[in-house]
Amino acid sequence: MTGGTPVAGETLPGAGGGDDDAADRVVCHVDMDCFYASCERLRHPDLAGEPVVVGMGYEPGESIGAVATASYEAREFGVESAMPISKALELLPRRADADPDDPDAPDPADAGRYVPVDLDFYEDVASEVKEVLRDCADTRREVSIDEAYLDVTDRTAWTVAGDDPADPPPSAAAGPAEARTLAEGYARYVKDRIEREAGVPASVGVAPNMSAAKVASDADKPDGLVVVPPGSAAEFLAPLPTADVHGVGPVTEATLADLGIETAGDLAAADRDRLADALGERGPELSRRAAGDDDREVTPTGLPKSLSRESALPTTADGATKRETVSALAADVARRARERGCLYRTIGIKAVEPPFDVNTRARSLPGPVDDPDLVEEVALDLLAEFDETRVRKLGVRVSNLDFAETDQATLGGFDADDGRGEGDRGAGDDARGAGARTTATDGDGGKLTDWVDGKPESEAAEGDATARDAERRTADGQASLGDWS
DNA sequence: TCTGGGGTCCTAGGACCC
DNA sequence: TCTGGGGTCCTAGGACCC
Repeated sequence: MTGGTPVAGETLPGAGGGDDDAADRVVCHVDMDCFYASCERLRHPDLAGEPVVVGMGYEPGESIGAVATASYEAREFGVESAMPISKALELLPRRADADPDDPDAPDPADAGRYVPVDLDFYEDVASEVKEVLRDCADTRREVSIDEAYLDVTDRTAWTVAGDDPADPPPSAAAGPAEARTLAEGYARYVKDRIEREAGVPASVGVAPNMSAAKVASDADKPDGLVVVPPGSAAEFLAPLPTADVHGVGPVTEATLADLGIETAGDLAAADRDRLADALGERGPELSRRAAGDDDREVTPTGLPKSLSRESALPTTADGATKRETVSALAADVARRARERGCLYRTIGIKAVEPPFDVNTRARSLPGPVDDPDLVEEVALDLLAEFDETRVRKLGVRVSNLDFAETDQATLGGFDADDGRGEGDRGAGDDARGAGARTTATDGDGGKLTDWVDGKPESEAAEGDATARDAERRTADGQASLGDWS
């Protein structure tokens, strides 16, 4: 390397973002505006323009539960997501309480409409949104019920509308640029179609990568459309507070503030070794994101990694109450796993002590199972450690999920009725009732042996070893359990 | 403002194996 | 032998997201 041009590797670090070498992908982030509240307005048009609060665990007339979604009108009153309903009611009285004859009652004009969550309905609306997205992009990542990334590189381009395609777009500023790109037009098309066909509003961010698109969709909510052309991501992000960077929560924000890092620009410019010291591997990654540098591909959402149910309860140390709760949660998790046709190999519980100390315990089995009785049995066994503990919340979780096993059961010549195909059984399950369920479970109980014996001989020995391992672990666990109590 | 429910990913330590 | 080092699995906890 004598003379001549500098090697790329020598000039790139710190030379300003990598979003300009990513072959100019076009990524849209679609983020529905206060989705649950919008869904409620869809079926109750009289809620339009009103402060709407959708509460989970909320029942009409009560003040229990938490805010799942607040409409923008309700947010004006300070109502926020995750806020206890009781607190929300202080900030924004319920419309029903606004009695015009009561001189102390709130002004109806300053009162809100409170409705309980109806997830089934929201999922119906979401599937209509998804239909539009499917039509608009081949590569999609659906992140949650109300949010998705689209890679639309093959549907549009960063070229300026009506201009010479060879001409690069302006990299001036975010927001509707003066010279509009084809990408902006396409994003507008997606946004309009969602509103027209699903009936609910969305905000859309368009950028050359996922993290910039994510921030862009958030930048002008509600009903926003923000475009961040290639090369302008760093400039767009720089003035924003670090908390606006995806992945920076309250803890990281405080850690960064201690380092004198307040904005995305600071974060982008910060020494990455120093960030790694303070935050681990996440630090440098967040810095790259803040610099507009993110080369992750938009990949479809995969199968779930775990399934869980949890529920809050009035703080109690009562053993029977705790066991009943855990049994019910276990049954629910097991049912959902079966519905989805997945086996699980790890069963765990969560016990939250006041004020908010989270304890988790888990135990792995030798092989994947679909066995509701076993979920309950293991969950209760794990709960025994917390016999004396006051808890405010309990949860049950299955993980180490295995979706492939269902097919293998059929392919591998297991008994047709060995219970593995339950996910496909559908509604018949309920109709068969508890007796049938128990029978199926007994079948499952024997499956573990089938699982080991059913392996090809070369793997059977390995399976045995695994089973022994698990037995030993179980024994250990029980020994410790004795120590604790 | 004492905090609902369903997830994901990461880290760290211990056990165990080679 | 004690002296590793590497790899994997498991558990527990933490931070974050919607």
